[in-house]
Amino acid sequence: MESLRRTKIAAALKSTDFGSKVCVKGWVRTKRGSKNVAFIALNDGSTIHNIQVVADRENIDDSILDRIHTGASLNVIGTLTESQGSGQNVELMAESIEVYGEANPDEYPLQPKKHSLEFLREKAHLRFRTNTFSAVFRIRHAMAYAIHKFFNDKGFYYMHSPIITGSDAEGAGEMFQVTTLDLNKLPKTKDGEVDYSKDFFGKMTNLTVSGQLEGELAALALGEIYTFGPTFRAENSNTSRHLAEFWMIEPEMAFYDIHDNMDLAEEMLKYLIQYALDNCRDDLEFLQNRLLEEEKSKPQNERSELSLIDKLEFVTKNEFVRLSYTEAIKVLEDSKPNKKGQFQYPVKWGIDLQSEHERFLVEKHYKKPVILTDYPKEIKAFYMKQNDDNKTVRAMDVLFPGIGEIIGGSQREESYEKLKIRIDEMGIAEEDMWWFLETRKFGTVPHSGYGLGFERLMLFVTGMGNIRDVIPFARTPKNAEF
RNA sequence: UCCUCCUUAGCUCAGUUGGUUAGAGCACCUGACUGUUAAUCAGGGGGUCCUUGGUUCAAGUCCAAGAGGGGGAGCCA
Repeated sequence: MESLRRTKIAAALKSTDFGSKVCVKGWVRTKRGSKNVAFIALNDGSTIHNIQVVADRENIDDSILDRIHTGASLNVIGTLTESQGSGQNVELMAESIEVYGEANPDEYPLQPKKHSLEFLREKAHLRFRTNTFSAVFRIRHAMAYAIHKFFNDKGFYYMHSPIITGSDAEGAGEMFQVTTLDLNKLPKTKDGEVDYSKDFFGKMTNLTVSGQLEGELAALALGEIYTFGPTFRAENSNTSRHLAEFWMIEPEMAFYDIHDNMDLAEEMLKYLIQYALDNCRDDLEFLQNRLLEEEKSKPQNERSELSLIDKLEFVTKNEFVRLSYTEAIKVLEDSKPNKKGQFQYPVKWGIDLQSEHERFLVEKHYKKPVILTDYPKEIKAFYMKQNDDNKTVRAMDVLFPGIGEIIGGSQREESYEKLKIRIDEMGIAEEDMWWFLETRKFGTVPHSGYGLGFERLMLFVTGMGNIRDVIPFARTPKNAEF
C-alpha cells in the first residue's frame, strides 16, 4: 500500500479540497452494504463525527470487506469527495483499504446500538470507542487544560502537593495506608503494636486525602497557588457522586478573605463552563441529544426544565446566590416542605445540612447555584477562620443543582493561638501539626482557599448522572478493575 | 454501612395464576436489493433463566442465603 501522510478525521471533515487524495486511519463504527457498494463509518477520536468511507466493490476486494466489522481498525486511502448522500457533506471514495486489526463480531462486545452505561462500565477498556465516552473524555481533557489556563492567566502557580503523606490530620476522611511491610509477617514492638520504624518511611504513611495543608504552606510565600492532582478517600461510599480515587483542584491564596474566595470560585466555575461551551460544542450537542433521548422514557414531571447547553449557559449568565448558613436555616424553616413535614431530617440551627435541604435551596427555592457561608464551627474543619460570634466559621460551600457540593472551602484561621486551641479541642495531635502551626507563628497573613471536585465539575458539564462515567477507570469500594 | 429495586441469548428486554419444546428486537451467518445513514426485506444458528439450598407432582416464576449491579441515604469533593 502506498504511503501518504495521515489526515485526522476532524480535519478531513472540514476540508473542501475535493478531489484530493487523503489517508485516514481509525476504527469502524458501522458497515452497511448493498450489492455494489459498502459504506463504512470510521472514527479516530479526533471528533465525535465519523467520516463515511465509500467502498465500491469494483475497487475494493470482497476478501477485504468481509474482514471489516464494527470495531476493526483501518488504514484507508482515497479521494475526498462531496457526498452524494444526505447525511454528511464530505466522504472518502476508497481506493485502497488496509485492515490493521479485525474485531471478531462474535466476541467484540460493542455494537452500533445503544448500550447501557452499566454494561459499558464493565467494558471500561473499550468504552472510549463509544460516542458518549469519547465525548466525555475529550471534554475532560478540555476542562483540565482550562483549569491550568485559568489559573496561569491569573498569575497562580501550579504546586505539586505530595501523594504520600505522613500526616493523619488532614481530617477529610478515611485514608488508604501505604506500606512495604509484609502483611503476613508484621514487625511488632515490645507492646505488641506494629513497629512502623521498620516500614519504608520509618513511620505510618497514607495516601493523601487533600493537598490543602501543603498548599497553604506554598501560598504563604508564593502568594497564589493551586494544586491539581489525585486524592484518595477510603470511605465506604456507594453513591453516584463519590470515588475512592478522584482528582481535586485546590487553590490557596494569601491575602484573600472569604469574599475574595467566593469571587474566585464563582469566576472560575463560570470560566470553565464557558470554555466548554466555546471549545466542546460538538461533544456537548451530542451529550445533550443523548440526554433528550434518555428523558423521553421518563414521566413529564421528572424531565429537566433546561437542556444541557441551556443549563450551562444559565450558570454562566447568572449571579450565584450568596447567603449565610443562618439565613439558609431560616429559609428552610419557613419553607413549605418543612411546614408540611416533608423533610426526612428536621431543620434546626446547628445541624449539618442534608442533601434534601441543599436540593431544596438550589433546585426549588433559588433555582441557581448557591454559596453558603458561616457554618457552625462544630460541623466544620479545625483550620477554618473563627468568626467573632464564637459560634461560626468562615466556611463556604458552593452548591450546584443535581450535584450538591461542588466546592468546599473557607478563609483559613491565621491566628496561632486560636488555631492551637482548636487543634486541642478537636483532639488532633499537636506534634503532627507543628509545621502547619509555624506558618501562623512566623509572618502569618489572612488567607483563603477551596477544593473543587474535578469529577463533580465533569458531571455538571457533561450532564452525566454517575461519577463513574466521567473518570476513565473508576475506583470504588470493591472495584479496582483495569 | 443502611433502605430499595434488579440479574433470562453477544446486547436491550418480554415471559400471565407455578404447567408440556423459554420468546422478541438488535448483532452474527446466508440470500435479495444500483448510494446506505443504528439501511431495509426473507431465512438460519445461538440459552448454566446469577449461584447454592428449599417448598412442590411440577420452579425462569414461590421461599431462604450468597454474589454482582442500579437508584436513594450517610460520609464528602
